[in-house]
Amino acid sequence: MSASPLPPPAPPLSGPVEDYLKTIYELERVGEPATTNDIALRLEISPASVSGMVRRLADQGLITHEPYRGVRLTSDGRQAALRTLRRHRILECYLTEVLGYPWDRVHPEAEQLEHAASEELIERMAAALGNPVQDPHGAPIPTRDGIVEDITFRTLAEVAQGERLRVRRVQDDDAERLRYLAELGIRPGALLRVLDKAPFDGPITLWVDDSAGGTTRAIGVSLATQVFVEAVAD
Amino acid sequence: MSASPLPPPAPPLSGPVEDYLKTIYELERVGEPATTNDIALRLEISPASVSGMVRRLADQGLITHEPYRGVRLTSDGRQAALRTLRRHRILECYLTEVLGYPWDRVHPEAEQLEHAASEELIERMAAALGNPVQDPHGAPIPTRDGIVEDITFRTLAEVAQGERLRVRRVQDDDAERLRYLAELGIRPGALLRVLDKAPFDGPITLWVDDSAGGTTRAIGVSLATQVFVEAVAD
DNA sequence: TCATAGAGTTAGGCAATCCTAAATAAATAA
DNA sequence: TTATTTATTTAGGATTGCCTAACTCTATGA
Repeated sequence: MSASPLPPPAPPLSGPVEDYLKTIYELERVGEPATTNDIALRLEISPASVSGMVRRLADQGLITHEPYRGVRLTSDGRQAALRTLRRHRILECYLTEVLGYPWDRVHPEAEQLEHAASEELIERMAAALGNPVQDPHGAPIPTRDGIVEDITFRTLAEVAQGERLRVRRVQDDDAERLRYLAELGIRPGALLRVLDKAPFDGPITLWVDDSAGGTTRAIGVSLATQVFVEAVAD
Repeated sequence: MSASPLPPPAPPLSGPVEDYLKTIYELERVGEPATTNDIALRLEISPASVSGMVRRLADQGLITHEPYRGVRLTSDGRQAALRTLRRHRILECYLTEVLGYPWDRVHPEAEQLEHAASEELIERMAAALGNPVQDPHGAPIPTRDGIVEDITFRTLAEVAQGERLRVRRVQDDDAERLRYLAELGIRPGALLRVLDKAPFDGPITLWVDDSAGGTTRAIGVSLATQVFVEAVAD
């Protein structure tokens, strides 16, 4: 009777650990290995605390750490990060679609619940929603097996005058910006045309399609960097 | 401009603290002040750990502690306990009624979520359910202002032969017993008649009304103590 | 090349929560 | 009443996760 060497039943990760892994995942997604300072800024904790946690995560095999260089998720770490992101995003969908949360308030609530919700709860919510593929802000929902197609879009700050665009995703972590974007009609799926782009980081003037035909709107660069778009045929 | 001395905006309590308060509330409900050992048994932690936490809870004004005597909730502590119980029980209702959880699995899930769910989430769930007044196991749900009518019923182990009874509540913390009770048709609202009660803690034979008229069932004392009933007119 | 700014790490702490072992108080039985 | 049992508390530790201050490494610009 050979005891088949099943992987030991991974102990559940703590809330803080899940938050670190999520953050590292999102930083890696954009570019280079995540640095101590980046992580500290995102999590609003001191760099020294990050150094400490980084050691523990590396000890647990969730990340690799090159001192003074940065940190990378191992495949275990990536799986854990994607499980947490799946939870988070399904929760956001559920809160929005079933419980009527406004889209600027789902993020913090999901942030808490993602660490407490069981697999069963998440899958029941997903099923109740018909297995959604993206959250209310346009972020893709990893599958249960940890598969995502996580496309990196251009931001509205990087487009050229005259372009016809579809909003694909918006940054979800600032309630006030989200409320304002909603007012402007800028949400995933919205169609835009770039009417004007003032030089020197000036305002971007947009035509935003809506049920009444459309409206002209102008937004600044700081807001524009929060909006991810892709070109659409004219 | 007199600064009105509002109570300082109570910092949120930690998960463990909420669990202690809930436990103390439930122990007090039955009888004497909760003792260290009782609390330790319920929470499955060592008595020494309870002694430590008891000091901290007393320091925070959530309980009073008479050394070697036991512990009592202050009115702050009671309010906090009732807030947690409200969360827990609304979550149980929601999981059962909206997400289709079987009644033997809602308790542990609610146990986790009660520490993470915001006031807003709980109230949205309550509203979606039409503000339920009891959970799936028959436990009353405190109002937002912390008001409950928490009646202490007799258990099925304390009834007399011939009595006609209505099940009002069942103990919610043992999944296997709950599954078995459901099989027997013993759930809040069920109508019973005590056909026989064998002496020396022997089995209790019941007639359990059901849609098909009724069935005879026999249960032992250990299970009978988990079922709370009240007499009904014949 | 070398000084230095900025990023990263180490050292030393603190609070919350748990633990075991030892000491003490209270209740019970002889 | 005293001896024993049981309950409670204290002492001393461990872990997680955060902090500040001080030190060290890396990269940059003169």
